[in-house]
Amino acid sequence: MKSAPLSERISAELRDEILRGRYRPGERLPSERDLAQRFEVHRGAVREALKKLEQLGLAKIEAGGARVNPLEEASLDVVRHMLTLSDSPDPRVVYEVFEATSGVMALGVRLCLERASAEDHQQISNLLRELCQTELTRAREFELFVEFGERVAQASGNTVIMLVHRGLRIGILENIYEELVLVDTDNREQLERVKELALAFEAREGPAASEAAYSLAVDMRNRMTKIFEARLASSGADTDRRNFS
Amino acid sequence: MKSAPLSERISAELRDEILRGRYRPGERLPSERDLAQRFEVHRGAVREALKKLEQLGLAKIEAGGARVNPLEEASLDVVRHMLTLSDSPDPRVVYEVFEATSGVMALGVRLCLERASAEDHQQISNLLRELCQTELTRAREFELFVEFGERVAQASGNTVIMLVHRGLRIGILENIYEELVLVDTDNREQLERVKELALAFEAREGPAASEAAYSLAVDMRNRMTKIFEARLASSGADTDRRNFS
DNA sequence: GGGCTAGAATTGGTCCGTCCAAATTGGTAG
DNA sequence: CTACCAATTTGGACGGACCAATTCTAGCCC
Repeated sequence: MKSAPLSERISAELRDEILRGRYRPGERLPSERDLAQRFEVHRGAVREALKKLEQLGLAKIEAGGARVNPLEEASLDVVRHMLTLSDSPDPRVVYEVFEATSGVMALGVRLCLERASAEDHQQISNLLRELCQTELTRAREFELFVEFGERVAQASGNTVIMLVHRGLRIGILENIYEELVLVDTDNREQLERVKELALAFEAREGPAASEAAYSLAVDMRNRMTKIFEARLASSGADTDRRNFS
Repeated sequence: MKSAPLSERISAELRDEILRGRYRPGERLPSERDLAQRFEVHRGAVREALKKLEQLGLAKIEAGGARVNPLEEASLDVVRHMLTLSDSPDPRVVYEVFEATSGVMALGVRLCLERASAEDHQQISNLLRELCQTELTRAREFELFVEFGERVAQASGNTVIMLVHRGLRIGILENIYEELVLVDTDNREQLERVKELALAFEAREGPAASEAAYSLAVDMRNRMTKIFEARLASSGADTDRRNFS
């Protein structure tokens, strides 16, 4: 596999340093010439890397020196990178991503019921019906949830909602999805919520379906976060033991 | 005022061309050398511009030629630029931005009531109380709405929601805010919704407040969109008349 | 006529060195 | 202590060169 361009690699490293708090908001980044020396590359590659950071909203590049922006001024796209700052995703970030997704799903379901074609409505109902089964593998279950989210966002007929949803799920899909499908959690509450959602969706009851989608997503938030809290706790112990070696 | 760097200007022009549909998804962009010639700049400035487009998710840069991405794969940040593609914002985009915001506000209000400190709760209640008044200037009214949105997103205690909210409102604030405050619309329904929200918020009734925030935001969506639909209709007539000159 | 292959052409990636305008820094004088 | 100025450092931009990867085209074969 071909390696990423220098600008991408440098940009990623600086981005992660910023997200880890290596620089405080307002603080100047190292100069282009210093960075070119540190990474042993031409200044042009550094400039391209900094333009990417600027576009991510993480830095402001101007004569006199580039400065770090406050995180609140960054693009939503930084979230996906916040999930990969350590060996295991930060449970707090997982929590917040799934929580934000709950709002998108609640709205999406409501709009979907107002706008979806009969065919779309049927397909989403079928997804929910399959999710009501109790013998699904964990991988299949997640597959269905991902597809459900995508179809709902799509059927909302709102490009902005689709972009928000994409910004939220891309970090989950490309960074932690594979771990999520490996871990069993108690999904009895989820099953109840899915059933409520399926019924309300079938009956085209917008507010009820929206509320059920929200509750389902909240349950998902809680359970997905617990996975990484447990991971953190166990890796903390490992790390402590290693430090004493 | 100092002008923006070349890479910013070139990036903006190419971005707008892409958003206007000048290139279809998958289609190759002009080569770096061609663009350098077209803009009469050094190839390096073009490369920096393209890196920004790549970071916006609008293009994929690789050997063999840069290609345009489908809009669905873009960053939420492109929305703000979609608002400035013509003299007057596309009412469809305005509609979708306010609609997406309705979901964020509904969720934000709910979380806010779960998490806000007594002080934050008090301040937001005060904002709502002021919004209940009938003698507000339009400018003051919008100021209060903007502040309300920011405080709710802040008090949700969720960084990801804050970033989503920021991604949605920045296009409104920097592109059409000044026009919005100039136009009177019938805000009697809004006043009713604000009162409902204020009561539910004061009483810390999460679901009721969430639903009221949603309804308020839906009303806002409808009214803000009408402003630009009217603008489009009137400018269409003007444009037609000019074409006949 | 279509498919395949090889070579040419074009593409992006990277580098070197240079110069200029804008901002910062440090020293000095009042 | 403050203001000013010169020196230094910063980002912005340029011309040109070279290389690896991809695309395109022409020729050949079935």
